[in-house]
Amino acid sequence: MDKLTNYFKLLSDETRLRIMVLLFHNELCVCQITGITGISQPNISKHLARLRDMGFVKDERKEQYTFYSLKMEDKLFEDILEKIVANIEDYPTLRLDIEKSRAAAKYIELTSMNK
Amino acid sequence: MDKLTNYFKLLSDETRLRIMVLLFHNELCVCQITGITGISQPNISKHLARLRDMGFVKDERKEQYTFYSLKMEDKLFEDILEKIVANIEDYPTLRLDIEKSRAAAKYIELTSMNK
DNA sequence: ATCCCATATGCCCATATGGGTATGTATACA
DNA sequence: TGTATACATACCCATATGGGCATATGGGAT
Repeated sequence: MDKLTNYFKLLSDETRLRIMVLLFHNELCVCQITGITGISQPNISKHLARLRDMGFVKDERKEQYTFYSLKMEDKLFEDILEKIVANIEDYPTLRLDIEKSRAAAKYIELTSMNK
Repeated sequence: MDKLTNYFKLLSDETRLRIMVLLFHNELCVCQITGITGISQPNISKHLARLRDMGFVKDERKEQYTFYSLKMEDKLFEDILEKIVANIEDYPTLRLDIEKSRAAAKYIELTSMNK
């Protein structure tokens, strides 16, 4: 049951929920998530570390960036994220995040990389 | 989005998750929940109050008992609870709670009422 | 070697959280 | 009227949580 409550706990924080929904669509590096969400880099890093320690995301270094992606090992939570995304119109913040992430390659230029 | 994170927050605590799964099956009074779960009455009451304030359960007085039941207004969370229940075998604590609740009428005698 | 960039981590603080014990309130019943 | 039962609430405490700022680390380029 711990796994269950841990999963809900991680989704119960707005910052982490935004990260999870973003990663549900694409793998992203820290600076992209930072740029998209407007949340501070240390904060994003700390949440990602926590998610990694709980086994919900994995990281992979590519050149100078560390990309994070979901480790969806549990059908229940895949379903939950799918349903949230299916009703994304109900959650403007999430919808905006997704829109921005679609232009992630461009966004990375606009924010962290070429400042 | 607050509604979403609040819902996950309430499911992220083992005590509340147990209460919610129990109420998903039956309405129950405080002393039944206390008896089934073995959790202290003030603790159960406090969690129920919180759930009520968040709009996730409602209470109804019947004779000397206050019965609580789910207010499932959101399909997403109904689905989540359904899936948890469908895989109840994975969560021994929850399964035991449910088994006990099936004998709730009897249980109420055995525990709080006739002590 | 040095600088820059991306990321991680440590420290601090305010607040939230969960649980325990004790007690208050309301209602039924003798 | 007094007692027992069901439930709620107040107070206390230890711990967890989230975020900010400053700083460390590590790779790439110069």
